[in-house]
Amino acid sequence: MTTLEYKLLGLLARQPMSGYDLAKILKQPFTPFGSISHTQIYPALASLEKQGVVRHQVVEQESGRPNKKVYELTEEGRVALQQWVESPTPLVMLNDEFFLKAYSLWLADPERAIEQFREQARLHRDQLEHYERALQSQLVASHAGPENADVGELSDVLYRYVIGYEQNYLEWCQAALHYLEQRQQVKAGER
Amino acid sequence: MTTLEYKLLGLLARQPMSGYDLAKILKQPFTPFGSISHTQIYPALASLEKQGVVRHQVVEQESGRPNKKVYELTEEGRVALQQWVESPTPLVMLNDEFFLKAYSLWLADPERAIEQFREQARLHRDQLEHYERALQSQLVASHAGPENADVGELSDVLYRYVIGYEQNYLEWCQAALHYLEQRQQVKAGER
DNA sequence: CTCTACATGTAATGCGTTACATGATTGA
DNA sequence: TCAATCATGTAACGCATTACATGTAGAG
Repeated sequence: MTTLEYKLLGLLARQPMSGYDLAKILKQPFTPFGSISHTQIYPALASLEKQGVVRHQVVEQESGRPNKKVYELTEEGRVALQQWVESPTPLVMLNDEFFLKAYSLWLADPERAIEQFREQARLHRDQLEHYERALQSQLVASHAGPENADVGELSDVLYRYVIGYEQNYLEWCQAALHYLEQRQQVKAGER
Repeated sequence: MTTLEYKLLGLLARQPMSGYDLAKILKQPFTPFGSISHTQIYPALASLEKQGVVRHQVVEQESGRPNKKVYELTEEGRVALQQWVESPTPLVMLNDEFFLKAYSLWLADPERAIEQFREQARLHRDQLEHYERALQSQLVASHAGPENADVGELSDVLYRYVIGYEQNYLEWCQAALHYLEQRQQVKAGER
């Protein structure tokens, strides 16, 4: 089984749903799962069913709406997912395009370099705010009553990580900007 | 041009070298470039040459050692790389397998969950120490004299990011462990 | 009347990994 | 003699993205 398939199992383990529902969750830009398109999801679901880890029921809908196939985990699926979660995980290397660009930043025009860091800081600030708001609304929801946590929502422990990640990214951008802007001022002074 | 090709350009921009040298840098586990194997590098270099952004010279070697093709950037290559660095970069989503597992961790046996977090913490602690040592030795080297920074080495600004990244990861693992271990003790007390 | 949401798929292309292939030298 | 280092490549396979394909209903 591939990582993609385990991703789907992880979502289906929390709540049965259709390929379309999975796609809705997995294609939105702010989820920390990496976006997956429906063109991968449908074949993957078929393959998972062949492997016997999920089963589906066709649910008929009101007028016009096409029928949906609602998938759920089988017992084998739950076991497979659990074994995967409990298995050792190798260290993953970061693969961040902007970081890669930063490696060759000495080639760039300093003004442009500053612009790029400002833009990147903006993107990560938005992402951070999104996570912080999502965490807040979830805390509120869990006070209102248990067991209404939505699928695709993360637990507090997971939010801790993504928020820290974005904070570090943002602080890095700001430190880099501070450095670059100071260098620019020194050069301007020399003229 | 693909990201992979820009990665190669970024390295060649600092110093001309052979495919083998590039592979040596890009396959080691601790570089923050994501590992790339030689099977991708050789075709990519050929393609870069066809595009006119790199050129190579065959360098003959002493007895036995096979000849090497040493690649360097052309002027067009330098321009292409610079334009890429100065171009806007979309936000990348994190795609971390262990984080993904953590999403389904409620399924796991608590003891096993603790083991996995301990192991992950160990891996990231090693990685963090590696970066800290590398930064130290580079600071020493830059005091000894400028312009002897090795290829594949990162500047201080880049170290700031990777060190922060690993620190956050480690702190997250420790916070999760704290939470999980406390829950275990509560359960043990109930028995 | 066009766009979006609902719902499910296939096909083509590109990127990445693993395995295969060769061949000399040096150290354990 | 077995493995590792140097040095360059091809082939097969799998994973991912983009584009193509179909059809209804409601909102603007």
